[in-house]
Amino acid sequence: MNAEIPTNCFPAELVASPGFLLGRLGMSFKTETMEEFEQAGFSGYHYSILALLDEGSRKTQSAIADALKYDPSQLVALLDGLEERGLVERRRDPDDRRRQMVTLTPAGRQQLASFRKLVRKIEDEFLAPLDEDERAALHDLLLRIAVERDARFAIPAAAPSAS
Amino acid sequence: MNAEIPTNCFPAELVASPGFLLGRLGMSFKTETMEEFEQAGFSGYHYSILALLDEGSRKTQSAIADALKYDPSQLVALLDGLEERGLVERRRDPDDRRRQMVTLTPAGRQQLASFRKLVRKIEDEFLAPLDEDERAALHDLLLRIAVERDARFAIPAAAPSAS
DNA sequence: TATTGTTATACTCTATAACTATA
DNA sequence: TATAGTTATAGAGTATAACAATA
Repeated sequence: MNAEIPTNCFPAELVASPGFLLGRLGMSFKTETMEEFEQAGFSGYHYSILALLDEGSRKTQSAIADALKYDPSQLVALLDGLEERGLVERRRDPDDRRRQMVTLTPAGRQQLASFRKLVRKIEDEFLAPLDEDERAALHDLLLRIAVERDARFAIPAAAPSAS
Repeated sequence: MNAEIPTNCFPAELVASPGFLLGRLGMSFKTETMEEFEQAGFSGYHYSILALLDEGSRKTQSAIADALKYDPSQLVALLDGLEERGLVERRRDPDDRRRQMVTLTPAGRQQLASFRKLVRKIEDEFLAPLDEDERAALHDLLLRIAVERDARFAIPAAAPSAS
């Protein structure tokens, strides 16, 4: 029996490069996630926004754009979509009427829970070849690279209790 | 002294997800690589093509497109760029005059060497926080995921000597 | 009629710039 | 004058479809 050696495979020197694998896998993970969210009528950006709002309560749009590195004009459309479905609310800040304060509604919190389930499913399929320990190891390695490159990846070590 | 806890960090649940990190890091690695190649007047696609040609000699355009999963029409422009600079040659296959046989020129081989140096530099900076063992571990984990998803990632285990 | 390479077209995504209302 | 949010526009990148030559 002839072992299945696909004649069309990537150049060995590319496959040998962690960066190449990182780029390709990162791209396909993103693509697949996007597709799943689209089937649900949303985008992965919507999930990120809800997750952010769930952690630090009241946020202005510029704070959201800043934290997620979204373009402010892109964010407008995303929030429009969420607001139309009653998942977030926008209210003007009385102290500075230029600012919109964005908050999660109960329906938004519920949607977030369903997003979490979806993401867990996608990730679980993607990481199927790895066991628990290996997934943790992968996460650790990636996180160290990420933190080095962008401080926003730092886990906000248990916020110091306010005054 | 106040520890630098950036007020604008990603939601913890995202940072805790290997998939999220994979997506973000993969994206930024790709972006940075593209930028470096552009500064050199090329694109990362050019590198992949040269690397592929260097391994298996004669290839038709459709074989290249197939192996690298590039769109055939996209490949035309890429090869035009390489041919103009004398890095590859296109010759019609006498046996089937629809086919273009693409081969690497000596200049192309030289350019490939310089690409390799560039890629090594980029990757080295990107993986700076990890030591040799850790980089190998990362590569191993990523490769296992990649192979599971796409057979083209399989390392073409030392080709069985022809008949 | 199917396939290889090529060219032309359309579409999506993103990035930029201009506009408003507040400050 | 500067900033928050919004809207409109333009550009890059990608995917699709039509096309000519050969089989």
